[in-house]
Amino acid sequence: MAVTIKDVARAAGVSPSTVCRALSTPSLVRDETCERVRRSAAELGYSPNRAARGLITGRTANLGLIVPDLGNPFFPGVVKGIQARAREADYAVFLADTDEDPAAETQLVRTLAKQVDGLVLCSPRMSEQELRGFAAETPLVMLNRRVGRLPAITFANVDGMRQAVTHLTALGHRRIAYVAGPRTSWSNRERVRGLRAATAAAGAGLVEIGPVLPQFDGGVAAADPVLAAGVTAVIAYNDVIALGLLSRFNARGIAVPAEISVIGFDDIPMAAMVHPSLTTVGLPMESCGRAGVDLLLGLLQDPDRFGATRRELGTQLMVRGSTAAPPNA
Amino acid sequence: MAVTIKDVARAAGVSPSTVCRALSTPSLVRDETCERVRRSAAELGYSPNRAARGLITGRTANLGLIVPDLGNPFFPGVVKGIQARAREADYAVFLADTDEDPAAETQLVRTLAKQVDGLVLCSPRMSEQELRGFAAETPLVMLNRRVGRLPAITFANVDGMRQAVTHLTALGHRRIAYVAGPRTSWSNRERVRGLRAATAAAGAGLVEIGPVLPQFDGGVAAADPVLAAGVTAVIAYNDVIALGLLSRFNARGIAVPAEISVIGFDDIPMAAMVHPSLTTVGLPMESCGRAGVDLLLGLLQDPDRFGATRRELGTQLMVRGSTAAPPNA
DNA sequence: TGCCGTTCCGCAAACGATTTCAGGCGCATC
DNA sequence: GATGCGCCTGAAATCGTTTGCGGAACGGCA
Repeated sequence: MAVTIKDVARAAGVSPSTVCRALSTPSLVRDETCERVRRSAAELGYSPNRAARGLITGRTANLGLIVPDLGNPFFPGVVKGIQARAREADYAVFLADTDEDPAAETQLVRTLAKQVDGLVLCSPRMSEQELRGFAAETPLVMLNRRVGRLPAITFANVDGMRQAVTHLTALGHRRIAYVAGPRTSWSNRERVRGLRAATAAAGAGLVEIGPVLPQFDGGVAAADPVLAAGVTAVIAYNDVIALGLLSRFNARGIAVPAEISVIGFDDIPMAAMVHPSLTTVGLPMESCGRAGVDLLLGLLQDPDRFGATRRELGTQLMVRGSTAAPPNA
Repeated sequence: MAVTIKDVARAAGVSPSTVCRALSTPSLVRDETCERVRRSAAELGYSPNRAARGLITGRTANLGLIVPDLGNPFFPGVVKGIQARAREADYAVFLADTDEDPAAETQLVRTLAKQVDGLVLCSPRMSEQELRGFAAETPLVMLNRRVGRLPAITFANVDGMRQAVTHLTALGHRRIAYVAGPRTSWSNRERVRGLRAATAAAGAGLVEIGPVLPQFDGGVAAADPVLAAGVTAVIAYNDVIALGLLSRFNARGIAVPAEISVIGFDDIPMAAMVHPSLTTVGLPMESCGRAGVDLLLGLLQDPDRFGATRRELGTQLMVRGSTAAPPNA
């Protein structure tokens, strides 16, 4: 069916070994022969069988990518970054979506691990213990979560919160609500930490609401408690929750930002498209994906590398239409 | 490193051939032996090397999935459906994002084709000719596009438009605008076709605007021409454009649906979250993905199958807050 | 006892590449 | 003219499976 190395060898009048060398280690073969082989290969449209190669070299040139939920607008950006960088490095990418199920996640890691050279785990939901176990037997990098010294790319959540709080206090806000994401979420814990530090430093009051599901409905549900808390501004765990807040405020006739300011986190595409547009802490999602692949590729080259195996990516506050000075200022 | 079939064979005191048979064709081996092999395999944590198996069987148990842009909210749903169905059938999925570039698309098809048993092409952007060429040498199904008799899953675009127009005319609208997507898009052509038929049948006027890019900004740009056209309702090529329309209408102080009704297409998650919520023609995106994999798997079983190789999935009008009777009705 | 048919299992040859090893050849050196 | 060395090439082993073929054991039947 497909054209093999033997076909090329026959066409070029050399042995399969020579074809292999001409194509992968040209320095080992006479220029003239090399040229002849290349031409035959091109004519026949030969390309090596990756499975066969992988069998002997032990490298598959495949990466595995596991995400909790592609429907969450945070992930497509990350996935695109991973895709792009992997393709540049001639790696193909297996994708698996766990539907937010930690059990499915461990299952998928197990099955994927055997078909790839390394894994990228986006915001893994499984336990630290499991994560450490897998990391011990497979090259792996985490995105958006940090566990001990395991390789990971994260965002500067703490500084992001500092930026958000600084923006609000500069506008004159003194009392801020936070709509929390899942307690089990690493990034939620980090954001809470940053938020507490920043509000304390600024001498501003903080009311924590939730946790709620990190979805639109979670924001809708949190809106009334936020209003009842008597704050002039609210920061949401992520943009999707913030959109839910905006929607409910709108439905109740509460003007944003005139009566209350709203800040999200992530900067998903929709954040700029709603009205009022959403002020939010922007995360470089595509860079995160690329950085993750870079790190993984480095790890594959020398598994016990001395270089950095963790990186924190900076955040940037996107000031838009949902924040303003508090009403009685 | 990893445990191979030989290790299991040694542990169970049989030959590798017997191990293989015990695990894949138990009927060929004595029950007692079979049991012993299974136990050894389980103890050692053996799982067959897929690359080695693929080498000899010719099956990789991998599928390739190519999408134009994961950032487009239409695709994640489809991808999730594909994922889920593929996993059920024990197939792993390679994902590639072409960034809307037809050249990248053909390139990716070429490279992926050799590592998979079959390909799923989401809304392929390449030419019919190329598509036919690839289909001739690789099992492949298209999603959201139809080319001749090639295997494809599509949506009932024409009927979807009929539903939308019926809804509007029933409300009393007599003059409708359509904001067109890319002229090269198969689904845009289908939707236009359905729209013309439906408006003609209902005796309603139709104003075609665009084409615009199928993005938020495209909708923003189309909003003013729509208003200038003197219509009481507008149907957009897709939801993202419709959201752009809503945004611009809002900015210009045009009330929706009081002054103008808006209908989208796709029913992306955001459609239900904006205010007013968007009336739209809903497409079963996840089913589409699943149906695509089902079709592909069938094709792999018997390549010259007599059964249907094309399916059209029904659409459903989601009536929400962006449509109402025209102002002077 | 001899023959045949089952049933079960091992040997060995694939699959398509990579890589080690060894050999042929030409050339310079002593 | 023998020796040694480089350069280039081919033969063969290897990776981990699957599978066709044949042999051994065993029971049934004449």
